[in-house]
Amino acid sequence: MPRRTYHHGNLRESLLKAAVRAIAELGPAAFTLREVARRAGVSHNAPYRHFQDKDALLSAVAAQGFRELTAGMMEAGARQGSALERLKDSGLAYVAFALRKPEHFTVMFDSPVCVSKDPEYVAASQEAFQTLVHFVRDCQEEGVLPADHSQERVLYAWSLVHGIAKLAVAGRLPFRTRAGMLKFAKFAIDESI
Amino acid sequence: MPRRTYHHGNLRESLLKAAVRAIAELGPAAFTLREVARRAGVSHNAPYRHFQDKDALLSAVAAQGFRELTAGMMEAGARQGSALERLKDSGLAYVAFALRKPEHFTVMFDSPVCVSKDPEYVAASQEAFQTLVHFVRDCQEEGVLPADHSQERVLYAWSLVHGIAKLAVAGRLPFRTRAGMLKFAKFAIDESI
DNA sequence: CCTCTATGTTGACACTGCCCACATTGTAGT
DNA sequence: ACTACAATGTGGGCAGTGTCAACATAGAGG
Repeated sequence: MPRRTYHHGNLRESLLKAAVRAIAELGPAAFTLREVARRAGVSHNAPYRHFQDKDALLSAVAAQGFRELTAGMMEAGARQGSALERLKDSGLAYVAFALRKPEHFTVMFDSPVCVSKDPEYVAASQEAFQTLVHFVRDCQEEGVLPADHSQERVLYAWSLVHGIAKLAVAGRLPFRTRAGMLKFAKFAIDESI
Repeated sequence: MPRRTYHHGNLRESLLKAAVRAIAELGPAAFTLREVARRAGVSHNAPYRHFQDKDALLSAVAAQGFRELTAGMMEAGARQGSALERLKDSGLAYVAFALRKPEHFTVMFDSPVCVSKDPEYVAASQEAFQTLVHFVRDCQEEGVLPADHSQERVLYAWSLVHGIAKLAVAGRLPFRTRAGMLKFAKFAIDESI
Protein backbone atom coordinates (compact mmCIF):
# COMPACT_ATOMS: atom_id res chain seq x y z
CA MET A 1 0.00 0.00 0.00
CA PRO A 2 1.58 3.22 -1.13
CA ARG A 3 1.70 6.35 0.95
CA ARG A 4 -0.86 9.07 0.35
CA THR A 5 1.60 11.93 0.70
CA TYR A 6 4.78 12.40 -1.23
CA HIS A 7 6.76 13.12 1.88
CA HIS A 8 6.79 10.42 4.47
CA GLY A 9 6.84 12.68 7.49
CA ASN A 10 8.83 10.53 9.88
CA LEU A 11 11.05 8.49 7.67
CA ARG A 12 14.15 8.43 9.87
CA GLU A 13 12.29 6.74 12.70
CA SER A 14 10.50 4.40 10.33
CA LEU A 15 13.78 3.38 8.74
CA LEU A 16 15.31 2.65 12.12
CA LYS A 17 12.39 0.48 13.15
CA ALA A 18 12.32 -1.29 9.80
CA ALA A 19 16.07 -1.90 10.06
CA VAL A 20 15.79 -3.38 13.53
CA ARG A 21 13.00 -5.70 12.43
CA ALA A 22 14.78 -6.69 9.24
CA ILE A 23 17.91 -7.58 11.17
CA ALA A 24 15.96 -9.58 13.70
CA GLU A 25 14.02 -11.47 11.03
CA LEU A 26 16.63 -12.00 8.33
CA GLY A 27 19.89 -11.75 10.22
CA PRO A 28 22.62 -9.11 9.94
CA ALA A 29 23.98 -10.65 6.76
CA ALA A 30 20.75 -10.27 4.83
CA PHE A 31 20.42 -6.72 6.06
CA THR A 32 20.06 -4.51 3.01
CA LEU A 33 19.48 -0.82 2.54
CA ARG A 34 17.06 -1.54 -0.25
CA GLU A 35 15.16 -4.07 1.84
CA VAL A 36 14.82 -1.54 4.65
CA ALA A 37 13.57 1.04 2.17
CA ARG A 38 11.05 -1.47 0.85
CA ARG A 39 9.78 -2.19 4.34
CA ALA A 40 9.43 1.52 5.00
CA GLY A 41 7.53 1.87 1.74
CA VAL A 42 9.90 4.32 0.08
CA SER A 43 12.23 4.20 -2.88
CA HIS A 44 15.65 2.63 -2.62
CA ASN A 45 17.29 6.04 -2.45
CA ALA A 46 15.19 7.71 0.20
CA PRO A 47 17.34 6.44 3.10
CA TYR A 48 20.25 8.48 1.81
CA ARG A 49 18.42 11.65 2.85
CA HIS A 50 18.66 10.51 6.47
CA PHE A 51 21.78 8.36 6.64
CA GLN A 52 25.04 8.92 4.89
CA ASP A 53 25.37 5.28 3.91
CA LYS A 54 24.54 1.76 4.97
CA ASP A 55 27.06 1.79 7.81
CA ALA A 56 25.57 4.97 9.22
CA LEU A 57 22.16 3.32 9.46
CA LEU A 58 23.73 0.29 11.10
CA SER A 59 25.51 2.56 13.55
CA ALA A 60 22.23 4.15 14.50
CA VAL A 61 20.71 0.73 15.02
CA ALA A 62 23.67 -0.24 17.17
CA ALA A 63 23.40 2.94 19.21
CA GLN A 64 19.80 2.16 20.00
CA GLY A 65 20.87 -1.32 21.03
CA PHE A 66 23.43 0.11 23.42
CA ARG A 67 20.83 2.33 25.01
CA GLU A 68 18.57 -0.66 25.51
CA LEU A 69 21.47 -2.66 26.92
CA THR A 70 22.29 0.13 29.33
CA ALA A 71 18.70 0.34 30.46
CA GLY A 72 18.59 -3.40 31.03
CA MET A 73 21.73 -3.38 33.13
CA MET A 74 20.61 -0.38 35.12
CA GLU A 75 17.27 -1.93 35.88
CA ALA A 76 18.78 -5.25 36.87
CA GLY A 77 21.30 -3.52 39.11
CA ALA A 78 18.80 -1.20 40.69
CA ARG A 79 17.12 -3.89 42.74
CA GLN A 80 17.77 -4.60 46.37
CA GLY A 81 20.96 -6.28 47.35
CA SER A 82 24.62 -5.78 48.06
CA ALA A 83 26.94 -4.06 45.62
CA LEU A 84 28.24 -7.46 44.56
CA GLU A 85 24.75 -8.77 43.85
CA ARG A 86 23.97 -5.69 41.80
CA LEU A 87 27.14 -6.14 39.78
CA LYS A 88 26.29 -9.78 39.15
CA ASP A 89 22.74 -8.96 38.19
CA SER A 90 23.87 -6.32 35.72
CA GLY A 91 26.24 -8.85 34.17
CA LEU A 92 23.40 -11.32 33.87
CA ALA A 93 21.33 -8.62 32.22
CA TYR A 94 24.13 -8.16 29.69
CA VAL A 95 23.91 -11.81 28.72
CA ALA A 96 20.13 -11.74 28.81
CA PHE A 97 20.07 -8.86 26.37
CA ALA A 98 22.31 -10.73 23.96
CA LEU A 99 20.03 -13.75 24.15
CA ARG A 100 16.93 -11.65 23.69
CA LYS A 101 18.26 -9.74 20.69
CA PRO A 102 21.12 -11.78 19.27
CA GLU A 103 21.24 -10.11 15.86
CA HIS A 104 21.03 -6.67 17.39
CA PHE A 105 23.84 -7.59 19.77
CA THR A 106 25.87 -8.82 16.84
CA VAL A 107 25.50 -5.56 14.97
CA MET A 108 26.61 -3.60 18.02
CA PHE A 109 29.98 -5.27 18.33
CA ASP A 110 30.89 -6.60 14.92
CA SER A 111 32.42 -5.05 11.89
CA PRO A 112 31.74 -2.66 10.27
CA VAL A 113 29.94 -0.81 13.01
CA CYS A 114 32.49 -1.48 15.73
CA VAL A 115 34.92 0.99 14.18
CA SER A 116 32.29 3.65 13.63
CA LYS A 117 33.04 7.16 14.85
CA ASP A 118 29.44 8.24 14.71
CA PRO A 119 29.01 10.41 17.84
CA GLU A 120 25.67 8.89 18.76
CA TYR A 121 27.13 5.39 18.57
CA VAL A 122 30.26 6.29 20.51
CA ALA A 123 28.23 8.00 23.21
CA ALA A 124 25.76 5.15 23.58
CA SER A 125 28.47 2.50 23.76
CA GLN A 126 30.48 4.47 26.29
CA GLU A 127 27.39 4.93 28.41
CA ALA A 128 26.91 1.16 28.51
CA PHE A 129 30.52 0.74 29.56
CA GLN A 130 30.18 3.41 32.22
CA THR A 131 27.28 1.47 33.69
CA LEU A 132 29.62 -1.43 34.32
CA VAL A 133 32.25 0.93 35.71
CA HIS A 134 29.67 2.21 38.13
CA PHE A 135 28.77 -1.20 39.52
CA VAL A 136 32.39 -2.28 39.84
CA ARG A 137 33.30 0.94 41.65
CA ASP A 138 30.51 0.30 44.12
CA CYS A 139 31.97 -3.10 44.88
CA GLN A 140 35.40 -1.62 45.36
CA GLU A 141 34.08 1.03 47.72
CA GLU A 142 32.27 -1.60 49.74
CA GLY A 143 35.52 -3.53 49.90
CA VAL A 144 34.11 -6.66 48.30
CA LEU A 145 36.52 -6.16 45.40
CA PRO A 146 40.14 -5.06 45.79
CA ALA A 147 40.56 -1.34 45.31
CA ASP A 148 43.50 -1.57 42.94
CA HIS A 149 43.46 -2.12 39.18
CA SER A 150 40.14 -0.41 38.87
CA GLN A 151 40.10 -0.31 35.09
CA GLU A 152 41.31 -3.85 34.69
CA ARG A 153 38.61 -5.19 36.97
CA VAL A 154 35.92 -3.51 34.92
CA LEU A 155 37.38 -4.93 31.72
CA TYR A 156 37.63 -8.32 33.36
CA ALA A 157 33.95 -8.31 34.24
CA TRP A 158 33.07 -7.08 30.80
CA SER A 159 35.19 -9.72 29.09
CA LEU A 160 33.52 -12.53 30.97
CA VAL A 161 29.94 -11.56 30.24
CA HIS A 162 30.84 -10.57 26.70
CA GLY A 163 32.46 -13.91 26.08
CA ILE A 164 29.46 -15.79 27.43
CA ALA A 165 27.14 -13.67 25.32
CA LYS A 166 29.19 -14.09 22.16
CA LEU A 167 29.55 -17.84 22.52
CA ALA A 168 25.86 -18.17 23.27
CA VAL A 169 24.85 -16.10 20.27
CA ALA A 170 27.24 -18.05 18.06
CA GLY A 171 25.52 -21.23 19.17
CA ARG A 172 28.60 -22.65 20.84
CA LEU A 173 27.22 -23.21 24.31
CA PRO A 174 25.81 -26.70 24.66
CA PHE A 175 22.57 -25.62 26.28
CA ARG A 176 19.27 -25.82 24.54
CA THR A 177 17.21 -23.26 26.33
CA ARG A 178 17.75 -19.64 27.19
CA ALA A 179 17.27 -20.62 30.81
CA GLY A 180 20.10 -23.11 30.53
CA MET A 181 22.40 -20.47 29.12
CA LEU A 182 21.49 -18.00 31.84
CA LYS A 183 21.99 -20.63 34.51
CA PHE A 184 25.48 -21.22 33.20
CA ALA A 185 26.09 -17.47 33.06
CA LYS A 186 25.14 -17.26 36.72
CA PHE A 187 27.51 -20.08 37.56
CA ALA A 188 30.38 -18.45 35.70
CA ILE A 189 29.75 -15.04 37.21
CA ASP A 190 29.59 -16.50 40.69
CA GLU A 191 32.75 -18.46 40.07
CA SER A 192 34.65 -15.46 38.79
CA ILE A 193 34.70 -13.56 42.05
CA MET B 1 50.47 -12.96 -15.50
CA PRO B 2 48.29 -15.71 -16.88
CA ARG B 3 48.89 -19.35 -16.31
CA ARG B 4 50.64 -21.39 -18.96
CA THR B 5 48.37 -24.38 -18.60
CA TYR B 6 44.63 -24.47 -18.88
CA HIS B 7 44.28 -26.46 -15.71
CA HIS B 8 45.67 -24.94 -12.59
CA GLY B 9 46.84 -28.12 -10.97
CA ASN B 10 46.37 -27.23 -7.32
CA LEU B 11 43.56 -24.75 -7.31
CA ARG B 12 41.89 -25.75 -4.08
CA GLU B 13 45.02 -25.06 -2.03
CA SER B 14 45.70 -21.87 -3.93
CA LEU B 15 42.20 -20.63 -3.32
CA LEU B 16 42.49 -21.31 0.38
CA LYS B 17 45.75 -19.42 0.64
CA ALA B 18 44.45 -16.56 -1.46
CA ALA B 19 41.34 -16.40 0.71
CA VAL B 20 43.35 -16.26 3.91
CA ARG B 21 45.51 -13.48 2.55
CA ALA B 22 42.57 -11.56 1.16
CA ILE B 23 40.80 -11.69 4.49
CA ALA B 24 43.89 -10.58 6.36
CA GLU B 25 44.54 -7.70 3.98
CA LEU B 26 41.05 -6.45 3.19
CA GLY B 27 39.03 -7.65 6.16
CA PRO B 28 36.24 -10.21 6.23
CA ALA B 29 33.70 -7.73 4.86
CA ALA B 30 35.66 -7.11 1.67
CA PHE B 31 36.12 -10.83 1.22
CA THR B 32 34.82 -11.76 -2.18
CA LEU B 33 34.72 -14.96 -4.15
CA ARG B 34 35.65 -13.08 -7.29
CA GLU B 35 38.53 -11.34 -5.58
CA VAL B 36 39.87 -14.67 -4.38
CA ALA B 37 39.57 -16.05 -7.87
CA ARG B 38 41.43 -13.03 -9.22
CA ARG B 39 44.24 -13.53 -6.73
CA ALA B 40 44.48 -17.17 -7.69
CA GLY B 41 44.59 -16.15 -11.34
CA VAL B 42 41.49 -18.02 -12.44
CA SER B 43 38.08 -17.03 -13.68
CA HIS B 44 35.35 -15.97 -11.30
CA ASN B 45 33.62 -19.33 -11.59
CA ALA B 46 36.53 -21.66 -11.11
CA PRO B 47 36.13 -21.75 -7.32
CA TYR B 48 32.76 -23.44 -7.74
CA ARG B 49 34.55 -26.58 -8.90
CA HIS B 50 36.13 -26.86 -5.43
CA PHE B 51 33.67 -25.19 -3.05
CA GLN B 52 29.92 -25.34 -3.16
CA ASP B 53 29.54 -21.65 -2.49
CA LYS B 54 31.13 -18.70 -0.76
CA ASP B 55 30.23 -19.95 2.70
CA ALA B 56 31.90 -23.29 2.03
CA LEU B 57 35.16 -21.55 1.20
CA LEU B 58 34.84 -19.46 4.34
CA SER B 59 34.20 -22.61 6.36
CA ALA B 60 37.38 -24.14 5.02
CA VAL B 61 39.30 -21.01 5.94
CA ALA B 62 37.78 -21.14 9.42
CA ALA B 63 38.66 -24.80 9.81
CA GLN B 64 42.28 -24.04 9.05
CA GLY B 65 42.14 -21.26 11.62
CA PHE B 66 40.87 -23.68 14.24
CA ARG B 67 43.71 -26.08 13.53
CA GLU B 68 46.19 -23.26 13.93
CA LEU B 69 44.49 -22.16 17.14
CA THR B 70 44.63 -25.68 18.51
CA ALA B 71 48.31 -25.95 17.65
CA GLY B 72 49.03 -22.66 19.39
CA MET B 73 47.23 -23.71 22.56
CA MET B 74 48.87 -27.11 22.57
CA GLU B 75 52.31 -25.63 22.20
CA ALA B 76 51.74 -23.02 24.89
CA GLY B 77 50.40 -25.68 27.25
CA ALA B 78 53.15 -28.17 26.56
CA ARG B 79 55.84 -26.23 28.36
CA GLN B 80 57.00 -26.92 31.84
CA GLY B 81 54.84 -25.98 34.76
CA SER B 82 51.91 -27.01 36.88
CA ALA B 83 48.57 -27.95 35.36
CA LEU B 84 47.24 -24.55 36.32
CA GLU B 85 50.08 -22.76 34.58
CA ARG B 86 49.53 -24.82 31.47
CA LEU B 87 45.84 -23.98 31.47
CA LYS B 88 46.61 -20.29 31.85
CA ASP B 89 49.21 -20.39 29.12
CA SER B 90 46.86 -22.08 26.72
CA GLY B 91 44.27 -19.40 27.47
CA LEU B 92 46.84 -16.72 26.77
CA ALA B 93 47.66 -18.47 23.52
CA TYR B 94 43.97 -18.26 22.61
CA VAL B 95 44.05 -14.49 23.02
CA ALA B 96 47.40 -14.25 21.29
CA PHE B 97 46.06 -16.06 18.26
CA ALA B 98 43.12 -13.67 18.02
CA LEU B 99 45.50 -10.72 18.19
CA ARG B 100 47.82 -12.22 15.61
CA LYS B 101 45.07 -13.07 13.13
CA PRO B 102 42.09 -10.92 14.06
CA GLU B 103 40.25 -11.28 10.75
CA HIS B 104 40.81 -15.01 10.67
CA PHE B 105 39.54 -15.25 14.21
CA THR B 106 36.50 -13.23 13.24
CA VAL B 107 35.64 -15.57 10.39
CA MET B 108 35.92 -18.58 12.68
CA PHE B 109 33.25 -17.43 15.10
CA ASP B 110 30.99 -15.07 13.23
CA SER B 111 28.09 -15.57 10.95
CA PRO B 112 27.70 -17.13 8.45
CA VAL B 113 30.39 -19.69 9.20
CA CYS B 114 29.46 -20.27 12.82
CA VAL B 115 26.36 -22.22 11.81
CA SER B 116 28.19 -24.25 9.19
CA LYS B 117 27.75 -28.01 9.30
CA ASP B 118 30.76 -28.67 7.10
CA PRO B 119 32.38 -31.75 8.69
CA GLU B 120 35.89 -30.36 8.40
CA TYR B 121 34.84 -27.18 10.16
CA VAL B 122 32.92 -28.98 12.89
CA ALA B 123 35.81 -31.35 13.53
CA ALA B 124 38.42 -28.60 13.67
CA SER B 125 36.38 -26.45 16.03
CA GLN B 126 35.61 -29.36 18.32
CA GLU B 127 39.27 -30.27 18.43
CA ALA B 128 40.08 -26.76 19.63
CA PHE B 129 37.45 -27.08 22.30
CA GLN B 130 38.75 -30.47 23.36
CA THR B 131 42.15 -28.91 23.89
CA LEU B 132 40.67 -26.67 26.52
CA VAL B 133 38.79 -29.58 28.05
CA HIS B 134 42.08 -31.40 28.35
CA PHE B 135 43.83 -28.65 30.28
CA VAL B 136 40.90 -28.07 32.60
CA ARG B 137 40.64 -31.78 33.37
CA ASP B 138 44.31 -31.82 34.28
CA CYS B 139 43.71 -29.06 36.78
CA GLN B 140 40.77 -30.91 38.25
CA GLU B 141 42.79 -34.08 38.60
CA GLU B 142 45.56 -32.18 40.32
CA GLY B 143 42.94 -30.74 42.64
CA VAL B 144 43.74 -27.13 41.82
CA LEU B 145 40.22 -26.80 40.41
CA PRO B 146 37.11 -28.29 42.03
CA ALA B 147 36.17 -31.62 40.52
CA ASP B 148 32.50 -30.84 40.05
CA HIS B 149 30.83 -29.00 37.18
CA SER B 150 33.45 -30.17 34.76
CA GLN B 151 31.72 -28.92 31.63
CA GLU B 152 30.77 -25.60 33.15
CA ARG B 153 34.34 -24.92 34.20
CA VAL B 154 35.60 -25.49 30.69
CA LEU B 155 32.95 -23.18 29.29
CA TYR B 156 33.79 -20.63 31.93
CA ALA B 157 37.46 -20.60 30.93
CA TRP B 158 36.52 -20.46 27.28
CA SER B 159 34.08 -17.60 27.83
CA LEU B 160 36.69 -15.51 29.58
CA VAL B 161 39.42 -15.81 26.98
CA HIS B 162 36.89 -15.56 24.17
CA GLY B 163 35.47 -12.36 25.60
CA ILE B 164 38.91 -10.83 25.96
CA ALA B 165 39.78 -11.84 22.42
CA LYS B 166 36.54 -10.53 20.97
CA LEU B 167 36.73 -7.20 22.75
CA ALA B 168 40.37 -6.81 21.76
CA VAL B 169 39.66 -7.59 18.12
CA ALA B 170 36.70 -5.21 18.13
CA GLY B 171 39.02 -2.47 19.36
CA ARG B 172 37.22 -2.03 22.64
CA LEU B 173 40.09 -2.63 25.03
CA PRO B 174 41.84 0.64 25.88
CA PHE B 175 45.33 -0.66 25.31
CA ARG B 176 47.47 0.49 22.45
CA THR B 177 49.87 -2.38 22.01
CA ARG B 178 49.45 -6.09 21.68
CA ALA B 179 51.66 -6.43 24.72
CA GLY B 180 49.25 -4.27 26.69
CA MET B 181 46.33 -6.44 25.72
CA LEU B 182 48.20 -9.61 26.61
CA LYS B 183 49.23 -8.15 29.94
CA PHE B 184 45.60 -7.46 30.71
CA ALA B 185 44.66 -10.96 29.55
CA LYS B 186 47.19 -12.36 31.98
CA PHE B 187 45.76 -10.23 34.78
CA ALA B 188 42.22 -11.37 34.02
CA ILE B 189 43.16 -15.03 33.77
CA ASP B 190 45.06 -14.88 37.04
CA GLU B 191 42.17 -13.13 38.69
CA SER B 192 39.63 -15.64 37.45
CA ILE B 193 40.93 -18.55 39.49
C1' DC C 1 43.54 -43.30 -30.57
C1' DC C 2 39.12 -42.20 -28.58
C1' DT C 3 35.95 -41.35 -25.27
C1' DC C 4 34.73 -39.69 -20.55
C1' DT C 5 35.09 -36.83 -16.85
C1' DA C 6 37.25 -33.40 -14.09
C1' DT C 7 38.36 -28.79 -14.31
C1' DG C 8 38.20 -23.80 -16.15
C1' DT C 9 35.90 -20.18 -18.98
C1' DT C 10 32.32 -17.15 -20.80
C1' DG C 11 28.03 -15.09 -20.52
C1' DA C 12 24.00 -14.03 -18.15
C1' DC C 13 20.62 -12.73 -14.33
C1' DA C 14 19.04 -10.64 -10.23
C1' DC C 15 20.62 -8.15 -6.68
C1' DT C 16 23.39 -4.67 -4.03
C1' DG C 17 25.41 0.17 -2.54
C1' DC C 18 25.82 4.41 -4.23
C1' DC C 19 25.81 8.41 -7.59
C1' DC C 20 23.23 11.55 -10.62
C1' DA C 21 19.45 14.39 -12.25
C1' DC C 22 14.77 15.35 -11.46
C1' DA C 23 10.09 15.84 -8.93
C1' DT C 24 7.51 17.29 -5.10
C1' DT C 25 6.70 19.59 -0.96
C1' DG C 26 7.08 22.56 3.12
C1' DT C 27 8.92 27.04 4.58
C1' DA C 28 10.91 31.69 5.02
C1' DG C 29 11.16 36.28 3.30
C1' DT C 30 9.11 39.88 1.00
C1' DA D 1 -0.17 35.86 -0.89
C1' DC D 2 3.64 34.94 -3.80
C1' DT D 3 8.09 33.42 -4.62
C1' DA D 4 12.56 31.60 -4.04
C1' DC D 5 14.77 28.07 -1.58
C1' DA D 6 15.86 24.09 1.14
C1' DA D 7 14.46 19.57 2.43
C1' DT D 8 12.82 15.26 1.08
C1' DG D 9 11.50 11.48 -2.12
C1' DT D 10 11.85 9.22 -7.10
C1' DG D 11 13.77 7.03 -11.16
C1' DG D 12 17.61 5.64 -13.81
C1' DG D 13 22.22 4.13 -14.13
C1' DC D 14 26.88 2.08 -12.94
C1' DA D 15 30.14 -1.08 -11.19
C1' DG D 16 30.43 -4.96 -8.51
C1' DT D 17 28.62 -9.39 -6.36
C1' DG D 18 26.98 -14.57 -5.91
C1' DT D 19 25.26 -18.00 -8.58
C1' DC D 20 23.55 -20.63 -12.62
C1' DA D 21 23.86 -22.70 -17.40
C1' DA D 22 26.37 -23.66 -21.48
C1' DC D 23 30.66 -24.34 -23.46
C1' DA D 24 35.92 -25.32 -23.82
C1' DT D 25 39.98 -27.84 -22.60
C1' DA D 26 42.86 -31.27 -20.92
C1' DG D 27 44.28 -35.70 -18.50
C1' DA D 28 43.13 -40.53 -17.62
C1' DG D 29 41.50 -45.15 -18.79
C1' DG D 30 39.87 -48.17 -22.23
